[in-house]
Amino acid sequence: MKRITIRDVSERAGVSTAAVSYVLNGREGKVSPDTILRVRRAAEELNYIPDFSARSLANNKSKLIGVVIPQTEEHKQLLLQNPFYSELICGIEARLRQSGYHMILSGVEKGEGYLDTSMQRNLDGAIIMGIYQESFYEDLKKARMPIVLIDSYVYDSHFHVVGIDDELGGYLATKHFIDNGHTNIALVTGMIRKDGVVEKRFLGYKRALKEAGLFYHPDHVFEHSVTYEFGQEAAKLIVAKYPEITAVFATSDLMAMGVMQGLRDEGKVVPQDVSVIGFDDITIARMCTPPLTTIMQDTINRGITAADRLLSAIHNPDGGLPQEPTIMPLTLVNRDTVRKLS
Amino acid sequence: MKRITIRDVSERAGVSTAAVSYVLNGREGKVSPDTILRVRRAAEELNYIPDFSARSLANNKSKLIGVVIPQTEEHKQLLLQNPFYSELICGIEARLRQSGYHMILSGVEKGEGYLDTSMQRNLDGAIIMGIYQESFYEDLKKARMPIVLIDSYVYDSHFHVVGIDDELGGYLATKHFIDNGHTNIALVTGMIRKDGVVEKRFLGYKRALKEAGLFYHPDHVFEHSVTYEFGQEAAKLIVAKYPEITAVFATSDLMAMGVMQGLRDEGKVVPQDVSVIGFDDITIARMCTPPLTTIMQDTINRGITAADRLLSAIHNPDGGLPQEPTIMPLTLVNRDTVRKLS
DNA sequence: TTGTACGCGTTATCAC
DNA sequence: GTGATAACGCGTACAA
Repeated sequence: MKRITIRDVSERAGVSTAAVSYVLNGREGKVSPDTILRVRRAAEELNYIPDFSARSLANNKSKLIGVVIPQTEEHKQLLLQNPFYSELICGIEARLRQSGYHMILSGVEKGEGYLDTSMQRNLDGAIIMGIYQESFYEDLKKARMPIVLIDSYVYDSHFHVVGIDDELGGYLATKHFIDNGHTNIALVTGMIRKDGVVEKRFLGYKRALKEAGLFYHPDHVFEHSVTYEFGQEAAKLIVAKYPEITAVFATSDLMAMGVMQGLRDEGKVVPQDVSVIGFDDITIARMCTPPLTTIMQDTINRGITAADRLLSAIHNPDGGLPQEPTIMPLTLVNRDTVRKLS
Repeated sequence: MKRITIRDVSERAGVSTAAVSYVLNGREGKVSPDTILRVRRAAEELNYIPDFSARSLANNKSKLIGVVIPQTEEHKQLLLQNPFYSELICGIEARLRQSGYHMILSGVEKGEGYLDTSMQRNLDGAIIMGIYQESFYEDLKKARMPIVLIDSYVYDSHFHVVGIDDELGGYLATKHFIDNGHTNIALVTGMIRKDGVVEKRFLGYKRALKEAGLFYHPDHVFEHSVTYEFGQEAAKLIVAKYPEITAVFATSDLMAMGVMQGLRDEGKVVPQDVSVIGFDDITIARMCTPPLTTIMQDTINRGITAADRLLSAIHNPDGGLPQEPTIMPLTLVNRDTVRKLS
């Protein structure tokens, strides 16, 4: 059983392949109603399924979107372990599929670029999460397709950005501690890299401190990797060496959960002994014990928004360069991990 | 700046396109060493990137693998929220990319098939997770590509299967409770569907009961959806109506965590009041409080194995029909959620 | 080693 | 206004 081609359909309908192509692509202005009907029927009867490779070859449209997420350095596996990325993917995939697109999900090897993939596959667009080195973005600019950046402050006119106000998030969390009487507030965070989201959250943290007339204490910043394990370690360090700390702001929920576990391991009770605030509001944040106070961003919705913005850029190629970034809202969700100091 | 084609390379190298194709595809037996060198240089200098669409058109190989995971019914979003699927994806993606393949990740609309996608995209193979209705698999068989099923007992000679011994898993969990003196053991589970993994776990549960001379009590089976929320509900129901129950076997960690939360909501302490065992050993199982006793499967590795099996089927098209299923190992990880009744 | 037909759908051009 | 013909996109592989 060989493939049904457009030629088979045209023969069965007794018309040209051009007519078939027109009908099936909705350019019906150029075709008589009678022809339309016959083509439709023939395609139906033969169960015709077009070959996207051929289509892509003919008009450089693949209906394929590249989605890139960060990966672990050691195992080169996607950072999908962090529910934050899973949720973004959920939103993105749903919207793309709904619009007739498919998603190629992958990581990118350190030092490698994404231009090759984009050209090989004739990608119609891409959504890039995380932060990479300068050269990666330079490379990307050469790709002639719209690109949406998530979690990046590379405000280059070539890229669309769907972000949040990370600085505000950092500020809100810290402020909340301060409003509850805390003055020794630790920051547990992944690497603070230039133009990264974490840097902004860090700046918000410092702004809140300053505003309250509190000292910024570099020793109270614990900076390493965005993992549960590091959160745990940091907590142990805090208990052992910095007993003055009564509150911990973790720049991701994953780390916050590690912090809580680490505190527990050391016999501390949250929030009686130490208060904790996270960032992201991943699904399990409300599931853990006690439920985590955190900075909520509607992650799935952010994925949908990113996909929407990409799709509209694809459909309006003359829309010019990307306008200003889309900034998604942010709020503090007050659950049970912050204690009011009296 | 237009695309560099194989013709550009052939001109620069002063050879035919055929020669270029041969060299770049490693069929070097047919080409002189001198030509090889010149082609290599020309390709390098022009920074030639082949078009996979053209390649796919010419030889029906796309280097594209379809990966399907279940989705929520309401929002049609991927079930990636369940870390179990995230971990599988991590393993699959890593191995595929490493072998020069890309992954199209998607869900499938209820009632829709996957044959269309597979033909449109000229997929080289597919990995299907979850369980679907009969017609879905019938449809899939028409796709002339190797297919690996994960989490399915559709033992059809058309499909490769990478599974675990779910019945044993159910048995081990239940047996562990019994060995610790429990006799009223609830089962909290997703829908028990024919040929689904859950059915097997259910059978293992019953076998352990029977072996111990305990009654199987249909009222102690709580069957609904594989969600945290349902676990929570089930726990509340148990506390309210079935005080005799001292142990809960949840057929996924996600539900087990819901159960623990539900118990806590009702003022019960795990494991002092009620013991809990989960299934999967997702990453957060060891992170929660108390750390969850569960049936461990090495999920990432299972993803890698599935990808491996698919790739080798693709590379050995004459390997005949799939042999017997690959069964991955399984063990009970004893953490802190089971109490020994005296 | 090379020339070239082929895979399949699109679209510009031309004919009625 | 309708519809058909054919060139094109790019890489592959067979015949010569």
